[in-house]
Amino acid sequence: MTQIDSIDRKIIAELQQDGGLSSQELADRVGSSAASCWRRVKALEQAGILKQTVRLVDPARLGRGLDVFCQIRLKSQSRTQRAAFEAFIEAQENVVECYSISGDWDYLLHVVAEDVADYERVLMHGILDHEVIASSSSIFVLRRVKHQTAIPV
Amino acid sequence: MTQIDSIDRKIIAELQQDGGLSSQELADRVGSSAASCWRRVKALEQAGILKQTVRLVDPARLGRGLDVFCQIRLKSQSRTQRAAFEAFIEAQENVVECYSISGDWDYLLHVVAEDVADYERVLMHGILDHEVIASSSSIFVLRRVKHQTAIPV
DNA sequence: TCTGAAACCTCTTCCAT
DNA sequence: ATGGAAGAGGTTTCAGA
Repeated sequence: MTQIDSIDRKIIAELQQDGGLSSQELADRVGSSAASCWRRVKALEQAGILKQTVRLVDPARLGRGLDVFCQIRLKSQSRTQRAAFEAFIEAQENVVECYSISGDWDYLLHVVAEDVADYERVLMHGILDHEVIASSSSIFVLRRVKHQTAIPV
Repeated sequence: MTQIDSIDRKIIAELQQDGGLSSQELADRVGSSAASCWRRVKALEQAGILKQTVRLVDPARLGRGLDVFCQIRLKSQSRTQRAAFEAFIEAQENVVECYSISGDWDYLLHVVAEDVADYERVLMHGILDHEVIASSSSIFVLRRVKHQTAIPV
């Protein structure tokens, strides 16, 4: 990939809002041709800039109305303990995001649960059962004020 | 919408992983026909369960390699101050997520920035300039361990 | 609810610019 | 690198069973 120009940026912005756009629709919006847009999208995929196309859902309608952010401290930050913890988290389907963070805690998890009772189950009998965890602190989400996947271009 | 059955669940699961699947591909994966899948998808959209299709991007490749979670406390939690803050956040393109939370802080923001210097600008000369904010605390992301948009069905 | 077929749109390549 | 044209292939939509 040579360079991202202003048309590429427009394409990325459009596709971040609506991943279902056809090359022709894209062309109309960014002021180019369908063939050109198609080539640009392929190049952006090739370059690893555009990744998957996903469908977003309403968690509440699927019985996952509760979001919780959970900070975790490990007993030891050794490479093996970290690797063990990360592999474990990867397999937990209730944990949708996991970040290694700076500060007082080692990890920040974003957990989706049905309700508080379900979260208690997921945390106490799922996550905290893991050997390497020293302690945790939960931040309960009262309301999603803003929730977008698009990043500025 | 009457009820979500097991085929609907499979459709939702597939579409959360790959929003670009055609009705035929969906049909093959969930064991149904293209026409049936097409009708089910329309019904799930109508019911507000399936929402937008979006394209995911690599933030680092677009010069937004730094994620920061920022906790905010307002001077007052009055309705007008909260509304003012939320409208302000809505307009901040660097803030991709904002949650109203329980505990010591009022809000949790997910901010994307170019680097630490850029974050300092965004925070000090963007977000914290706002009148209603009393204090903040930033959690820097060292690495994205897991980052998925799909929630379990 | 499914099958089949028609109409339509999209992807993909090629070529002249 | 771009835009137009065009064939192949896939998708939507609507009969009829």
